[in-house]
Amino acid sequence: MNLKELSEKLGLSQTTVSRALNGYPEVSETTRKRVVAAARAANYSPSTRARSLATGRAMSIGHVIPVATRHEMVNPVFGDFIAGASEVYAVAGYEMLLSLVPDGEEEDVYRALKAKAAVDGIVVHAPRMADPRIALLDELALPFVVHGRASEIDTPYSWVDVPNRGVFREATDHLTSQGHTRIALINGQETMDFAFRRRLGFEDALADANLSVDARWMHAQDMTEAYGYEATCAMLAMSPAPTAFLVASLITALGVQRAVIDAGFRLGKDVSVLTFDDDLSYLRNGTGENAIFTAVRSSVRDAGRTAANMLLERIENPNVAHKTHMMDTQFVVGGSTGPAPD
Amino acid sequence: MNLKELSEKLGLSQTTVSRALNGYPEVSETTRKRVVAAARAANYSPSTRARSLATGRAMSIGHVIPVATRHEMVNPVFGDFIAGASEVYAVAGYEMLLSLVPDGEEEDVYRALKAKAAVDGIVVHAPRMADPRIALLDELALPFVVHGRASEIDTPYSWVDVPNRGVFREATDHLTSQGHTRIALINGQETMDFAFRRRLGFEDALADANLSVDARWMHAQDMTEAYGYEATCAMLAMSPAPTAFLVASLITALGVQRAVIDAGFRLGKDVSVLTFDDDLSYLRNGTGENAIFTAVRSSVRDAGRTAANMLLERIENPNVAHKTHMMDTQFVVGGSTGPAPD
DNA sequence: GACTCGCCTCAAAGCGCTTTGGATGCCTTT
DNA sequence: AAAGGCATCCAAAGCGCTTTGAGGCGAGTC
Repeated sequence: MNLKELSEKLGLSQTTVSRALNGYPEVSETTRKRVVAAARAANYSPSTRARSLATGRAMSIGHVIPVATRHEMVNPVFGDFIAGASEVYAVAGYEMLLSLVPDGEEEDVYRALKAKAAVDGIVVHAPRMADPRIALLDELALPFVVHGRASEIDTPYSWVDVPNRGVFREATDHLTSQGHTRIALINGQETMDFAFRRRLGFEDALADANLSVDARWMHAQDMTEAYGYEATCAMLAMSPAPTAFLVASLITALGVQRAVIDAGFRLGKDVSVLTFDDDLSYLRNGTGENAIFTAVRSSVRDAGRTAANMLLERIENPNVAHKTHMMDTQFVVGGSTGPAPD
Repeated sequence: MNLKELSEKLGLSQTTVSRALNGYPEVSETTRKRVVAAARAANYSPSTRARSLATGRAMSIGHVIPVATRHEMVNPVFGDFIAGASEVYAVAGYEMLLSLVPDGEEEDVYRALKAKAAVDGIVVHAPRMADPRIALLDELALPFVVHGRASEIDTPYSWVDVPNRGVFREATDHLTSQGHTRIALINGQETMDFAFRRRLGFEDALADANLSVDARWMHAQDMTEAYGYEATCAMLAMSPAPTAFLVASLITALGVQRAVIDAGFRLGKDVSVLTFDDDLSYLRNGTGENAIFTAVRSSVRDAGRTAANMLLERIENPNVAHKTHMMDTQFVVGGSTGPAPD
């Protein structure tokens, strides 16, 4: 069923039918009702391709997700982020166009999406240090919002982020205040901006507490479970070994936990673990006393919703000043931390 | 840059330029090279909207992902499945259109995608018992491939699946052969077809071993980590308690493991755990002796690739007989199982 | 030299929609 | 009674591409 057929069936012109369906005032209310009813009955809805060719708007948003080539890994946070964004798009009538590409190759996809006029805007995932994508998107005049920030970029841009540095500083403070002096950092890849900031926060806190930074106790890799396990095993075998571990993701923290237990230590007694928690739906850390880990939590699904809303707003008003949004975080004390052992 | 501008720049007609770029034989090789070079230089690529309006092909595939409303949960397997599918689409020049909808509401989205002519085909995720979506898609004449199967559906359709029943039977056999007689099943939601089949396999094996089915030891829920923990805690508190747990996903198995350890038992000695493993990139179970869990593994990313290929083939040839594909599985013996305690 | 045959190239139609710029008819107003 | 206003509706252009049906041109054939 297309517009022509529908309008013939109704004995009206295509113009009138189109106007009726799109809510223009030039159509009488009775006609509109008749048209809407007929459209529903015929299960008609306008072809997006034709419509967006005519309007010049794609009504779709591009999400280009990097796949960590080393581990062929898709960071699990993307699933929940996208779920949040998708809710917003559904309500606003937008579609989500998804591509997964080896990390570092996003730029070609952005260019292609622009050239093909396939999307009205883009969500930039996993920004890196001095990320060139921001300049590229500005040049392409493609509206975008960054999930995270990119250090060493001066031009303003819209972003949604977590206060990574402050949060990791506070988390480290929590450990030092419990008497821990040998604290390990199990970070994400530090080419990623968020991981870089987290390390700064960690180092800030160590400096405050007059503790020295030990490079052997700082790891930075893709945040798999196995990474947490292996890094922890290696560090627990040192002497002295760290008594506390600050971890970048809950999945990695599960690996840390496994290593701690394997080594015959008790979590929260012999060894403390504090982790960042993206509040993934299938992997809830729990709240209050039931929390598995002491953690700093921030819902990545909420971040997805926020970023999507910001982007749609920006598409509507491309020339307004950039907005930024810092997500809330919650500190949860669970059973995985305790005073440093003697 | 559009076709008109490009052809004017080259002093050729739009027809010739279009033909040159699309590889039609009516254009001399020298002209073609000139055109291709100019297109590249101008970063021209045809507007997908205009192109697909003209060709009638959307060059895009719809993935409609159910969100388990109860836990607002996106099953983590979707991330890896989609990563696999995306690789295939990228090579073939297709886009992926993603929607996340509350489970049970997929049908409206299918209808809308069809009416809007937004996609050429659909991947059906998470089929349920007697799933009405298959009949709907047949009626809509929208090519599709199902990831999984739907019991109680007679009409043929294309699918990619894992031999759930057989695999769970063998897994249970492995446990009984180790002397376990009190085996618990921590299954996914049994409205999901895969979970239903897994239960059948579990019961098959119990019957073979002359063991009775105890409803208190069979759980079926969304496969979160917390679910594994809670169900296991509850069952370990019974007397007698199960000595072995058969689990539907690695994430849930991590929860089971946590409960086992919390209760003061040793994994693989006092309590055995055997799990299905989708081989998620950030959560590798490991192979051989390094495997965390004894597990049946099947790569969901491979399943995504396979399903995508089947769908593209079907779009090319809609009237060919339906194909089906049963994924390989690997049985890995890890440290989480052992002989039943006395 | 006329004619056919390939090889290249083109103008124009059409994909399904939105939107511009009227046209029509009816009711008020002067 | 003529003019103006308003509420409805319409024809046609245009979005950027593919594709049909045809035309131009040089080489080969008789």
